[in-house]
Amino acid sequence: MASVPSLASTVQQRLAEGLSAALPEAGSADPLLRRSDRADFQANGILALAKQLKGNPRELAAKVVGAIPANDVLGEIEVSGPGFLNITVTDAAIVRTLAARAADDRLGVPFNESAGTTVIDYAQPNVAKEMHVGHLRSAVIGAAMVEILEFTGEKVVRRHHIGDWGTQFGMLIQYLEEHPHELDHKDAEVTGEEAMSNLDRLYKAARRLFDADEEFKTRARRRVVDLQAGDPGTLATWQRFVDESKIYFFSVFEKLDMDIRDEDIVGESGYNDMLNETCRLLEESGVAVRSEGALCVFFDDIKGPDGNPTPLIVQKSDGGFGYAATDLSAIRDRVQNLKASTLLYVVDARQALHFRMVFETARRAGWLNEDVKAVQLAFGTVLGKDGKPFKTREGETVRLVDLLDEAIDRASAVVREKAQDLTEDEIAERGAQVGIGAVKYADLSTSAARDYKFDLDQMVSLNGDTSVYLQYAYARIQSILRKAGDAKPAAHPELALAPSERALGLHLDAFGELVAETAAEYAPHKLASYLYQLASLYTTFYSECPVLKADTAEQVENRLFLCELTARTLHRGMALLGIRTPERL
RNA sequence: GCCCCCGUAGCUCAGCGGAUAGAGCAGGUGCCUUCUAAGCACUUGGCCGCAGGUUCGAGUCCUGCCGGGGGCGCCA
Repeated sequence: MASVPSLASTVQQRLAEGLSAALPEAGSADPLLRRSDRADFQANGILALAKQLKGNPRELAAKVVGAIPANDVLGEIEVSGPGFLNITVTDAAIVRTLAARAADDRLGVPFNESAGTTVIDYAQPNVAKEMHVGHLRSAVIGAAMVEILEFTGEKVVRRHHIGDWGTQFGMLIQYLEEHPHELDHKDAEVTGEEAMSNLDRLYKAARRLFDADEEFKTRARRRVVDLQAGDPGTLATWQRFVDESKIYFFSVFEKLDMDIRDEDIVGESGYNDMLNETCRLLEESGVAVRSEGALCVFFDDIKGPDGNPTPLIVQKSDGGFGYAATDLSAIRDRVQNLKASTLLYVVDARQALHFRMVFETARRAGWLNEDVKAVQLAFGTVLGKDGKPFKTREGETVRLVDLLDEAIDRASAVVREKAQDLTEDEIAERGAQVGIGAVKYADLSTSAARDYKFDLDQMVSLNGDTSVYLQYAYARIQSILRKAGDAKPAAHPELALAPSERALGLHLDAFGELVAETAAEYAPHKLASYLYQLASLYTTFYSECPVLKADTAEQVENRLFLCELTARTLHRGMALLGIRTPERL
């Protein structure tokens, strides 16, 4: 249960010591250690230092090298180019460090010492509405961030801010009141598919009536008032919509292999009781002012096309509350009741301006400060292969379930084709794991901010940089481990390593730092990229270094050890991304 | 008009101020009597949108321009 310092951090430490010994006037300068293709690591810091101290970089570099005492980690250090240090670590140091990782359940990855509480807002479907691709990104990226942050020791509170409030419910509720059996179920068991089709049918019927019948429209509008006033009967009917929708949500999230808990679903309605007070606090403190009848917050640098300032509207001129009031109330709840130190919003980039205004308002009101930060993990729009917004040929939004089913079907077909000794049940299970994994990986392997081209053909081609490459590497390792017989994985630091073994080992050692970076930057694609590289280094090792047929028993054990640690790292990393690692493929 | 994101190989994308800019796909050439070929090795392909600037050093930082996308009072 001990965290293991990486070789990079050990080398960094040695260099820093050498640096301050050789050049006390430099103080605690950073050696700027990086991975290198010319050696294991390179240090770039001396060049900048030479400029600062007006010295010759190569001479200074040599002086630093001379000041580093002999130790068993550093192999060679040579001065190169204009004043870089090229550093090679010993094979023994690599294997010893990895052995220490293997001994730890967490692979030696330390907890973040400044961990706090993050409230993460992600996976926000709307009640009584079909989920589409747009909901996919928030869910997939958010779920990955939950796992990644928790792994670093952060306390994470999940919030699914579902769209369960608003004027559209007046129409739905009124219709259901007038047709009370529209949501009745034939059986006790209701599938998500049924629930959604019930809701969809009801929504369309209500919409039709609303558009055609003026009297219904009036009754529907009155329902909105009743709802907001908390009329018990109206609330009970509203609750039926929420419950029916949850049946659907849970079925979709289950298909996504995603663990969504009921207690984490706190929709817009959950902040209803706070709205008046939020507005009162803002108005009394002068953060918000009345303008054209609405309660507004203004910003110097935010203007509309006409040059006039664009406000954040907290309360509409008719007295109703906009979503800004809900978002601000949610901030108060998350900071004051949930004791958040970070608020993370996994939300579409098109809402960036809204959240900028909301965050700034919360700062002015004192709800956010140096100790509590708010961050939008903004993601780009989902586009089709043609670069246009993702739609069916008929121009309709694509249902998320259809997309997922398609991915699972195609993956299952490939699994079946390649299956060696899999049963039908196993094929179905692997098909889902591969198909859903492919969809998630495609989303997680590019940086979130940019628009994202959704190309099912590419992700389910199952070639190259797709999730199955990682899953396949994992399955191949498991196959070796199964066939190992009496040979057990064991580290042998006394053995010399082949180049592909060193490369694999050094990469394995960097896992913790990579996770920390991923967490700090809210950039899951960095983890995806690390894992792809890990799998790639492994397959190179796999083809160059026979494991079970290695020359000596010690080498067999040492290579089994590398295999096992790679498998554990892959498994851990993929789990952080929400992707399964089947034992066989 | 202002603000945000993006511009890197034919396509989809990585790239922390460091040396010769990397993957995958697509194209070409090899490799399954050897632990899973969903793989491996080699290979073709780049004025990193343009122009200035900062720096010992710029795809990376700053400024301006060009091109694409998005946003900008009572929808979320």
